[in-house]
Amino acid sequence: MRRELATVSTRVPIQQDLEAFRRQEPDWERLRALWNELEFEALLRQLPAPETPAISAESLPTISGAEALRQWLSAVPAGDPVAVDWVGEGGPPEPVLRALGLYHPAAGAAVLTLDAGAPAFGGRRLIGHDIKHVIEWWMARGNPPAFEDTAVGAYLLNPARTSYRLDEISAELLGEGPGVAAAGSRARWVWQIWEMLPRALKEVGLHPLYADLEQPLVPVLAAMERHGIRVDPARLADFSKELDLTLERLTREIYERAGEEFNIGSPKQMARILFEKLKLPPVKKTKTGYSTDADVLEQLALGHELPAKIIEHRTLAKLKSTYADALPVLINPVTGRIHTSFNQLVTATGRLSSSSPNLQNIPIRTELGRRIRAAFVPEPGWRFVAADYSQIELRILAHVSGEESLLAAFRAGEDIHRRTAAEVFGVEVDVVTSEQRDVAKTTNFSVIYGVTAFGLSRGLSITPKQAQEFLNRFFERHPKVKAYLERTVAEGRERGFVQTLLGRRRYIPELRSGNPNLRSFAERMATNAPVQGTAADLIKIAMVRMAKALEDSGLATRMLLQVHDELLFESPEAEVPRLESLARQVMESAMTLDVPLKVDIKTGGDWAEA
DNA sequence: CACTAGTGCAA
DNA sequence: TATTGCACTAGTG
Repeated sequence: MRRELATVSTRVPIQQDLEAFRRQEPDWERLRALWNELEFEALLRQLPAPETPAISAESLPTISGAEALRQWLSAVPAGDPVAVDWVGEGGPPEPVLRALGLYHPAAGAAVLTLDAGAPAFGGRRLIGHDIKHVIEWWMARGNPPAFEDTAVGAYLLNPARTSYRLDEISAELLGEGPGVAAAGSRARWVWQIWEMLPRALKEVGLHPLYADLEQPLVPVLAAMERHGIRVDPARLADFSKELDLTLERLTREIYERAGEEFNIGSPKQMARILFEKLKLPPVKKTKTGYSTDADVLEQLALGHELPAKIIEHRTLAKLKSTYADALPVLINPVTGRIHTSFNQLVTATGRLSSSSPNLQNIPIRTELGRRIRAAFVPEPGWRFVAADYSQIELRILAHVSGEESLLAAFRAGEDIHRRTAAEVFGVEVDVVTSEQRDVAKTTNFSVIYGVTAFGLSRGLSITPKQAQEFLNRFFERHPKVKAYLERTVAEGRERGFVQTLLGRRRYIPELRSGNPNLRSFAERMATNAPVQGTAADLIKIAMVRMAKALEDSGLATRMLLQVHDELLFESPEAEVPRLESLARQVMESAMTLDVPLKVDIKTGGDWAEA
């Protein structure tokens, strides 16, 4: 029976005046400041434009042609830099630049229109915010001028931001903006950021990292992006067709065993088939339902034919859609090559990232995956040369922790995982089994990632209890590693940040969180960031020095890619021996640690061979 | 079109 | 319930 509304008491005391609930106009400035601080990018875009930009586009003088530029520059004292802000679009190898906003306090703001040629700034330095695009545009027209990059500086001050847009950085460092502003006003922000940036960097000891490493890296990355890498579209097309044939067969076999057709690419539909229709045992859950990831499917495959087919389908579909079909589309019609973007402002640890396409995650581990890698080829008559740092993160861990057993192993040129296995299992090095070595290898990596017994148990397919016992033995045999990890977390908690060998910072305020989950996550970040970040420092030094060495040597060899611990070069056949010795010399001496650095070099007629 | 979730590739 | 990324497809609104 329905209960009458009147029988329910509605007598709730209300303190506020009804007037207090009336909708009021938001305080737009405070809202913008808050959302900016919280990095609510999507919400910020929906905000109405602020009142009036400091300088409106209409009021800015327009500079067209060399003579007008010379005149504007005549007000700028000799030797002074000029702040610029670019208007354009597109990416490597040659972005389109439509105009440059200019600013100097003595000359004011102006907009420089751009035609075919590069403008002449009379030897003055340019200051830009995320200026790599401008450098690339310039490289297509001759030698770019000297420059500074305020975005790179802002990244060093806090690498954890999700965005380094000029208006947001201005708001944070200058307390001005964000909002819509003409290029001239934006160039003024660039000038103002540059005015305070050296002091801000020096205050936290980051100025050398800017001046000696990140700033010099910008044109190196620009050149790599412009070189691009050659891909053989025929190899990818052939592979794509082969994948298609197998996928068709697998699709039929999957529908047959499922008893119906469904979208194999939909985890939701797949979960319905596996766990509702076929009543297979659910292994783990996601936020929204049952998981169907590879781990789960592998377990299910022990008891049913379908999951194995699905794994194979997933693998092939991934290779086809992400690589075989996607890469040919990205071949630049003018250069015939693929030009990735190397992002210098993305990672919280100092690593580079790569996008459009991501060339840092090209498959290598399986034979099928290597087919993709084999489609990357050098020019006829040239060779690929791949130089990678051997065990770089473990060597860095050995150095920063001072752990004797690791130091000794690396100094003696031993197999580090075999040595760890011998110590932890309490046997002689020469009787370590391959299984013991695999266990030690996984343990070594887990330590670098910020170990938990649970995580290691998953990696080794053992119980968390066994994993914990294993870790206990590891830390017994590596007491200085244990001390280093504990010291790093403790320092991070006290200071609010952790550091690499070169002083690169990562702020981790969550180290002080009362939430145990959040704090544990923060502690893993804190132990990993100095190691991963020092490796990033190291290879960046190597890149800057390699670029210089290649230029000085007069070699035609080009540096094409960086994949975290590896550099890929494209080299005329005749230059390969010289390049090998140069790369080894430069890379192994990029830092002096308490252990030797070791670089392995391979050459090949495609990237899989190299 | 913007966004999230799930998934999987690399070091 | 291991670190750092990017990108795919499906699905929602």
